[in-house]
Amino acid sequence: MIAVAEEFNFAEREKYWQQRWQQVGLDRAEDESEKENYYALEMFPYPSGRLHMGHVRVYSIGDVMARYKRMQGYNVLHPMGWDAFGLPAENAAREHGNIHPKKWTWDNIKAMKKQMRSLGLSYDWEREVTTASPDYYNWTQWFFLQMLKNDLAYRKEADVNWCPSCDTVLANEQVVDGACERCDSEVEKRQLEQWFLKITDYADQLLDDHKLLDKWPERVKMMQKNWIGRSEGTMIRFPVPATGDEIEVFTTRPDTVFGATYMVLAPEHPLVEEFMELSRREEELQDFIEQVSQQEEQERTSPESEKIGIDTGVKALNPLSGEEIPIFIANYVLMGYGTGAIMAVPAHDQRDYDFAVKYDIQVRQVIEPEGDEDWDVKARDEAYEEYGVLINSDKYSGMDSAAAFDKIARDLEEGGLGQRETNFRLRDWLISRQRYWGAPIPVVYCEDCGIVPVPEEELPVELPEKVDLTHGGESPLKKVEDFVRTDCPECGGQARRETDTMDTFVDSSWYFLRYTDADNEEQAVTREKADSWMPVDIYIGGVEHAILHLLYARFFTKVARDLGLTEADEPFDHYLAQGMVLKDGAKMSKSKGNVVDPLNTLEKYGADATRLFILFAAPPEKDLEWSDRGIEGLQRFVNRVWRVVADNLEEVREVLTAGAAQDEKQADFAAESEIETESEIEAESQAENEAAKESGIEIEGEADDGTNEKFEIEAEELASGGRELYRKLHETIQRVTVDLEERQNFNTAISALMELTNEIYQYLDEEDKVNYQLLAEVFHKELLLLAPFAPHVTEELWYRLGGEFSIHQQDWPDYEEEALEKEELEIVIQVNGKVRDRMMISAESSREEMEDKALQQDKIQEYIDGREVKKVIVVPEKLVNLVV
RNA sequence: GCCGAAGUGGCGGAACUGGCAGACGCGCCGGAUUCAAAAUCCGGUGGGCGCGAGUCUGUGUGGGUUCGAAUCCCACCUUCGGCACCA
Repeated sequence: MIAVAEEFNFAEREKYWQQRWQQVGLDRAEDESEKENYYALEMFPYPSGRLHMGHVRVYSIGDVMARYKRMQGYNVLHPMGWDAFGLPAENAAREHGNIHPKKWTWDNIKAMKKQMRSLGLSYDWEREVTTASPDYYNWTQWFFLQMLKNDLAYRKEADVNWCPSCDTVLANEQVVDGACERCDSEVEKRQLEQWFLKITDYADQLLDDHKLLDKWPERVKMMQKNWIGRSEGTMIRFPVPATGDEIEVFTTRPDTVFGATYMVLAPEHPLVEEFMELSRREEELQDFIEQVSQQEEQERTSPESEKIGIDTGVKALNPLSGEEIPIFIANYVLMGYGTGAIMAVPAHDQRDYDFAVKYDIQVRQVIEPEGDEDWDVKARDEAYEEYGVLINSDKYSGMDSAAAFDKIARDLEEGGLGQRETNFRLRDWLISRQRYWGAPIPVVYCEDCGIVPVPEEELPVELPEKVDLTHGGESPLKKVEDFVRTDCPECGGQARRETDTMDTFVDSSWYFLRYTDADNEEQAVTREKADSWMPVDIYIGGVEHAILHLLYARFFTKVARDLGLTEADEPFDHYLAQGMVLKDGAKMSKSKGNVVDPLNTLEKYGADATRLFILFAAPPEKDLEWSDRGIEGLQRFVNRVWRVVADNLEEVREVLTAGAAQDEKQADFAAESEIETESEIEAESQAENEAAKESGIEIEGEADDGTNEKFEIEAEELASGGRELYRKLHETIQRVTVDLEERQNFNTAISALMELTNEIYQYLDEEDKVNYQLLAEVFHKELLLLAPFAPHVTEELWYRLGGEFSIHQQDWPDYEEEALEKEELEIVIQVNGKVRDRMMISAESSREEMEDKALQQDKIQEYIDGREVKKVIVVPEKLVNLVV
């Protein structure tokens, strides 16, 4: 009699297996392999030092995919690294005094790595990358130099976003509703000279290549689409006779050009000054501009705020009609979009309409809805913004909007008065940061030579360690004399280094490429290795990065492709946007005091139960509500599996060894009482595997041909209860496989495994004569199916059943079609669409047989009650519906 | 304002192309085991009516298509997300 513990001793055994996996290097990806490659990746974390539930969720999802694909025979790359540059390290140093950001970061990495190990995550740690390490940022800087060389990086003075709390500028993407994305402080505008990356050069591709991303959530593509904001239109030049200038405007509605009754310049428009001098109302204009500039950015750009403006008194000519129209300056036109000037068409733009009414400007309707000649904008007191048919538009009258759009654009082009153009909302990416803990921007400033890139062979430009981090609005590096003072690489004269560092989003824009060749000291990545792995097969992470990281990473991949580093157009073939982990309906946060610490959970319930719960509680893309009760349920499930195997261990092992010469050791082992220590397990494990080999016993997965060895089970020979269990097993294999492969619905996969477990209990409960041959197969396959989700308990039970180490290197089970077939089916019988009865029929029944049998049911006859059956719908294998 | 997603028991969630609504889990109720409890095992559990076999009703609301709708169509309500004087 084997005395096996009632419950899985996760505290001891999880740790044991984690060590063993690590020793053996189970999770390493091969650079070259006969197997097909599969790249599973989760967004790497900022090393805060503590894992939170959100991490547990992403990494559990990724780990299931990686383990599943390994079992399916792929050579899986599943790496992990650290997005290690960034503000928290620097802030920690400032707040706690003497902890250097480097030490802080590396200590945190160590701590988090340990926590990840305790979750049983199967990473190839030999490819670990740390963005704050010179080995890595060497290549981040190299990327920057390539971009500089290819006119994709440039320096310019611009009105930029400044976060007063983070003491640095921010990219547009990092400003949310006028506030800093990181710290929520209100963002200010500052005129500064900064470094930009020309993401706008790739705007079209970033948008158009969404069509390659059919395995991305629609909403993420939508968000990016909104962010890029492409609009097709026409650039039109309006001459200003008084000064000889031209005002260039962008419009998406050239078909309304005859309705342009005035023009508007943004107060910051370069022509404003000139017009002001020309105008007799210079002072008034000056006051107005002053007034607008004092408006808060938020207020200024809100559609609700009042539109105010002033007539400059200067006139422009409509290039098509020749009409003279007034030029206004108004707050509702922004310098940051288009040309900072518009042609205003009050009849067909609500904003212009409101403004025109307020300042008593002519409203001229030039479009009417097709087939409605009585439509009157003025009578309706509302702009008509739809397309339609042109009126009051000279030779274009009578054309529809689309035709007029083309014709007018062509005529403008011919006349040299304008041209078709595409405008984007997307702005270039500002990457300068006035912070210490980031990759230095590798350029120097020479009085004679100007901006000079640091030669590639001098990379990396290393961050100096000694630095004073108390700072006020300038990079701390500025005060590090040794760093700043350098020689010009071109003329050898005195020069100073750039002291700003790069946005950390630059670091994370290419790390997935580096994993493919993490130790390369000569190159950022080798083409061959990159191409063998890229694109990432599945990328998992939070949707909060939809337009930050994900857009930047796509941009960098396209740049890398154009530099010849990879042939991949896109970094991530499939993006799984995982939802947040909530507690009491809200995001976990210290301020709300609703944080559940994964470390406590791991200690209390173990890694397997934690992983299972977080995968079971909701489908991955939805938000998940944390529940302490819920995780107890999953721990119960782990123990149910444990117990049912443990309780039948002896009998099942006997079946597995039957027919083979009973080896002494093996017999001993089978009779062994509970195994306690790790070393014993180790020794036993080896002895066991050898014994198994000697005696010629093969457990599935060990078979020579690499396929699952079939148990000698014939469905027909099974007693009815056994047949049901056998069918359930194969149904479960099918369900779990489909759920993982096609839908990544881990919740339903786990519930299928729960059902199978329930079925096993039921079988053991009801059957007088248990078929241990069958049970052996069910146990083996259930453990294989459960292994990606709960790697520890399955490894332990696999081992106890005499399986070869490791379960994670076995083949994924196949299901057999024949096993799924049922001899009898339950058919629903409906009368007028309502379920009235059920019947059992043989699986081969024809439609006619089904119909006949349904009509024979007493109960059905009662419902039909002598009425005529008008129509019969038969759905094979499902139902019969009688319409009376 | 524009665009998008989602509304199913007390709760988390199932239901694949229209075919038994509520799988699985939590919670709750009952039973077994126990001196007792915990743990475990077995059974029940959308709502109404009925002692009962039953029966009516039910997937945000209102309509429609269909033999049949959680699923498809139209309108509306609510929640969440993105964009927003973007010309």
